[in-house]
Amino acid sequence: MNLKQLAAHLNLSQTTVSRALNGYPEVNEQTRKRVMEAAQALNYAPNARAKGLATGRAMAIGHVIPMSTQHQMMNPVFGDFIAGASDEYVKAGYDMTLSVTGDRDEEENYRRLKAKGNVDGIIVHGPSMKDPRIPFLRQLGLPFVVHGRATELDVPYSWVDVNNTHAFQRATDFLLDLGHRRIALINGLEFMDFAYRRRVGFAQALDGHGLLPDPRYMAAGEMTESYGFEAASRMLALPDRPTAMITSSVIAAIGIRRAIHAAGLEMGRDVSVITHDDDLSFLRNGPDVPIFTATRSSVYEAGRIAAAMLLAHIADPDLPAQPRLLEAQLIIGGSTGPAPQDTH
Amino acid sequence: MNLKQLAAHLNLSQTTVSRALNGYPEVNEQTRKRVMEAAQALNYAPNARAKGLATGRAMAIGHVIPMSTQHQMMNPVFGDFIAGASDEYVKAGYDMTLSVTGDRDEEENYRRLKAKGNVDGIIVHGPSMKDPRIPFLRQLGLPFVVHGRATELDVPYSWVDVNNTHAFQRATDFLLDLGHRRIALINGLEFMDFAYRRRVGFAQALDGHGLLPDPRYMAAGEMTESYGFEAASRMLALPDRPTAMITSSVIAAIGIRRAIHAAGLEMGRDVSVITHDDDLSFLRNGPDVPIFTATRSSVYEAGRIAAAMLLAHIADPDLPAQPRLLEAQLIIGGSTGPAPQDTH
DNA sequence: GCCAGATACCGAAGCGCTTTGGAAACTCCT
DNA sequence: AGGAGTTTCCAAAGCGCTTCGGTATCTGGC
Repeated sequence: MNLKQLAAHLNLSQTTVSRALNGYPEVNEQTRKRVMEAAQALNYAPNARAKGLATGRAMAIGHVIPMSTQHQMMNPVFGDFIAGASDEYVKAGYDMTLSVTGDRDEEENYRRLKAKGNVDGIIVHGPSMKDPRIPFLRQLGLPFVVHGRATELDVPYSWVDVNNTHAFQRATDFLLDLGHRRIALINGLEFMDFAYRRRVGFAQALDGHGLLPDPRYMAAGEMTESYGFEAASRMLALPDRPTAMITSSVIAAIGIRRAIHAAGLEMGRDVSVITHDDDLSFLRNGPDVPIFTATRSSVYEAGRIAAAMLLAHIADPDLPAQPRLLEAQLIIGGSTGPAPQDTH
Repeated sequence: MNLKQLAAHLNLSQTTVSRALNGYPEVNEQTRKRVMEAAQALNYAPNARAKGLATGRAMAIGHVIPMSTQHQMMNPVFGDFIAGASDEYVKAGYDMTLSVTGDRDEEENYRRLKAKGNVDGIIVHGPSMKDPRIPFLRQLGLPFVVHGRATELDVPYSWVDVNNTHAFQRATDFLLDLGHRRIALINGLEFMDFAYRRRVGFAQALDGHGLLPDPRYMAAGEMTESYGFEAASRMLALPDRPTAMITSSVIAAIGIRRAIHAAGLEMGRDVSVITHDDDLSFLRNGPDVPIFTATRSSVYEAGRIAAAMLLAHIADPDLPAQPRLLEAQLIIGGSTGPAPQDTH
């Protein structure tokens, strides 16, 4: 069933039917009603490709998710982000298309995306500190919003990000206030912007108390359970082991918890743990009482916001670049407690 | 840059340029080379919408992921499945579009997807035992492949699924052979087909040893960490607590591990645990030595297979429906051991 | 009763591509 | 040299939609 057939069926011109369906004023309300009902009854939906060709708009947003070829890992945060974004797209009648790309020939990839013309805008995931995609996309002239930031870049662009620095500074301060002095940071890969910023916040808090980060208490890696386990185990084996640990993901925190138990210690008493919590739907940090003390910020919500922002940019290309900083909430769970008396 | 401009630039007709680009034989090899080079140099890529309109093929696959409105949860398995599927799509030049749908008006959703014409086929995720989407899609005439199965449906369709029944039967047998008799099943939601089948396999193994499933040792729910924790805690508090547990996801298993520790017991000694392991990239079951004994089957691989199957169906619509059963591997980790002496 | 201005509709062009149905130009054979 | 057969190219139609530039018909004011 296409427009032509529907028009013939109604004894109207394609023009009128098209206008009726798209809410143009120059069509009689009765006619419009008749058209609408027929469309409904006959299961007519305009062909998206034809519509796109005619209007020049694809009514679709592209999400480009980098899947590093070395660390063949899909970021677990992605699903929830997508779900949030999708909510906004559905409301606005947009579709969502995904490209999972290796890290090579990214540019070529974006260029094709634009040339092929099947997206009106792009969401960029997982930016590194000096992400080359950002200046490139600016120059390409395709609207985009970044989930995260690129610290070392000094060009304007729209982004949605958690205040990672502040969150980790606050978390570290919280531990310092509890009397902890040997605090470890079990971080994500530090060329990723979020991980870099978290380390900065961590270091700032230590500095505020006249302390310096101890390299023996620092780790950076892909945030898996076993990474958390191994990093924590290594540190717990030190003669002057840390009394507290901060980590970047609940999954790593679970590995840390395992390491603490394996060392015959108890989390929250012998070793305090704070994690960042993206509030993932399948990895809730406890039902009501949180398991881990955490800096929490919903990535689902970030998805919604980023999507809404991108749609706004598409609707009005002259909109200036917008930053959007989300503050993480510090929620107190059972994984933190006062620093134990000196364990030397 | 479009075909017309490219053709003008080359002093050729659109026809010839189009043919050169698409590898038709009736064009001089030198001309083709010239065209290819110009296209490369000028960053020409055919407009996907126009191409789609002209050819009637969208060169895109739709993934419809149900996000139940009650349990607002994104299946963590999804990311890896998508990554696997994407590999195949990229090779074949297909795009991937996502729709996250609530569980209401699903049918309307599929119908629009077809009418709008921006996908050539669909992957169906998370089927229930008598999933109405399957007969509906058959009747719609849009090629599709199901990730999973619908046990109670007796119509032919293509699917890719793990042999859940066999996997759980084998896991249960393994525990029985270790001397366990009080074995718990901490399952997923049992209207989901995979969870139902796993329960069947579990029951079959018990039956093979003349045992009956004990309702006190059975739980079904959304597979989160805290669900695993709570279900396990409840069971461990029983006077005759189970000595072994089987669960459907690593995340739930982690909650179970926590419950075992919280009860002052040790996993693998006091309580054995076997989990199903989808081999998710961000949730690897230990780096080399597996943490949990598990029935393992890569969901990434399932994504590849499902995608390839769908592409084959699109290429040849007369292809008969194909089932594809993947056997899970039983891998032995540290979470299982012989049944402890009677703990009454 | 006539005309300006709404109102309600329509024809046809055009979006960028593929593809049908030729048509030149060239090769080869007799 | 003349035609059959190849090779290489092209003009134009068509995919399903939107939208520009009309054209009838109706209304109201004088």
